[in-house]
This record gives sequence, structure tokens and C-alpha cells, in this order.
Amino acid sequence: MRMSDLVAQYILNMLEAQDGSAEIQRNELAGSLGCVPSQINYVITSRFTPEQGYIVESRRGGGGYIRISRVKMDKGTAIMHIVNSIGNHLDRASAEAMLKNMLQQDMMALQTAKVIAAALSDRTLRSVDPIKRDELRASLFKNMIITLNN
Amino acid sequence: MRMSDLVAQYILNMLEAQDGSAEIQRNELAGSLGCVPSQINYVITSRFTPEQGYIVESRRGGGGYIRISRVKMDKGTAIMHIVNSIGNHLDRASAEAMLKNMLQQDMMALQTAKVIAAALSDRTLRSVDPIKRDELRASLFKNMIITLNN
DNA sequence: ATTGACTTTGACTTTTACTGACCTTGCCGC
DNA sequence: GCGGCAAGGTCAGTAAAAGTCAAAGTCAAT
Repeated sequence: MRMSDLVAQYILNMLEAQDGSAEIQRNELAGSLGCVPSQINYVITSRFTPEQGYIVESRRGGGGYIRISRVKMDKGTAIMHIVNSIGNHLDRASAEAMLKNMLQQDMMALQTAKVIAAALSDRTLRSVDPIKRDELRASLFKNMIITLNN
Repeated sequence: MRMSDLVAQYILNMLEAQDGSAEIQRNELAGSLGCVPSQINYVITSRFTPEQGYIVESRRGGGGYIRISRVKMDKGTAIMHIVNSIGNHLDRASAEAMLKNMLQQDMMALQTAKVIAAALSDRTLRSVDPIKRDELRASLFKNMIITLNN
């Protein structure tokens, strides 16, 4: 079995045992599984993405950690469908349309929708090269709406 | 648990119990929590900054003290104050500190704070050149929180 | 044999926490 | 005023994490 699969399996087991939330220490886990620490990062960025329904938070420094949580699927399948339909680019008009739709379906509060719309506006993103802008918008949109489930 | 979290927790409890104002004695607190006195300063400078909505006053010498108080303002004023205090750059740590404070002061719903945090995280902004990232973060933060006014 | 996607690695970076030696300030008794 | 004790302040150095990135390796499909 590949090292990356072992690491992923370990995290999945932990999520299973702990109600969808796992907190690990990178160096410790790497040590106990016998791999280099950066392998953990690789596994996380390749297998625990928003597209796959996970939220990852971390902190450096003494007593640091990496926390991985699985989004709850019950009410949230609609959100996962949306996240997966987006791809790597998202233009402003599409983003706004999706947002309007989600609001109409009561998938979020009005205040939340306004905040998201502000983040995705061209005005906010004007410092970003237009070529990169839609890529960033996709990332922003996905990462923001995935939090709505938890 | 980290020592710094213990100290912070102690102070927060005191603020909670005493209507937003806490007075401590540095050496005494360090002694009772089992850390060196300068740890208290570390915690105060890293977690009870003006940016995070606190005012700290102190006096040396016999009968010295450190007083920490939470500043309170009405929501609209506070938002304007925060927006104005942010220049063209905003690093991740400051952004998180401000957000945490706004949440604690009930300036937004938890869901909203989560969405904003997701937008400001280094993970979401990964595709942006680190030099430009803080500039973008400032823009995102300001534009998002300004919508909370209406 | 070549390609290209995925994996593995380790050197280097950044962030956060903790500590102790030394500094400054205020109070008090003489 | 002066000296001494009793606070708190500063700062630089060390340690303890996690993050980044590019080079090298693997392997299946062509």
C-alpha cells in the first residue's frame, strides 16, 4: 500500500471514530507512520479538499495542530453538488447567479449572501490580475460555501 | 493545553465575571498559574491588543497592577472604526484576531464569521502571490464587513 | 521508450510559544 | 535626597510546530 493511502486511511479512521472531526499533530503522525512530515501536507491537499467535502484548519508554532472536518452530508448534498460543479474558474456573473439561487432556496441567510457577494465582486478583487481573478473567485466561492454545512 | 491559552482563559473569565474589566498582578498570576512573569506580557501583547478590542493599562512599583478592559462601541461605529484602521495590507494573524473579536462582540452571526474566515485563510488564497495576498486580504475584509452595516 | 499523473523527499521558510537576564518605575523610610 | 524593595517592561534568543517548493522517483498507459 502506498504511504499516502496509509496516511489518508489513518485520518479517515479518526474522522469515523470522532464524529467527523480529527485533530492531528503533523510531526507526531509522520513519526508514528514512518514518513516525512511534508507527506502529511501532500495527502491533505490531494485528498481532503473542499471538493471532497472537507474543511482543513491549522496552526503553526509551539502546540500547533491540523484539524480536518468532514462536512455533514445530510442537509448539505446540494452544497456539495454546487462545489463540484464549479471547477477551477468562476466568472462574476455565474457566481452571482448561483448565489441568488442559493438564497432563494434558503440555503443561507441574507447577511451571509451579502458577505459572499462582496467577496466575489470585481471591485474587491480589482488588485488581482483578471486572468487569475476567476480562478481565485472559484476558490473563494467553494471555500466559503462549504462552511455553510457545519 | 498551551500555557498561553491558560493565561488567556484566566483573563477572559475574569473579564466575563467583571463586566469587561480585569485587574491582575503580574507576579502573583504567574506564580499561581506556574509560569514565568514575562509569559503574562507575552499573552497580553499577543491576545489582548487594541486591534482585538482591548485596552491595557499598568503601573509598576509597589502596589503595581495590570488592568485589561474590553472596549465597547455600537456596531456601526465599531465597523467603521475597524475599516478605517485597516490600511492596504492585512496579514492573516491580524485578520483572524479582528474577526474573533467581532464575533465575541456579537457584531455578526457565527455562520458569517466562518464564511469570512474561510475567505481570508491562506488555503483559500493559495494561488495569490504572497506579496499580493495581504493586499487582497485587506480588500476582502473591508468589503465584506462593510456589508454588515446595512 | 515516452509521457504524464501521481507520490515521495528533504532543505528551507514562517509562525507561534516560552524563557531569563537585564531595565525602568514607583513607593517608602531614613 | 538616597537607597532599597517591589512591582511591571523589554528584548533577544531558543524551541516547537506547520508550510512551501522543486527535484526526483514510480508506474501505468500509449
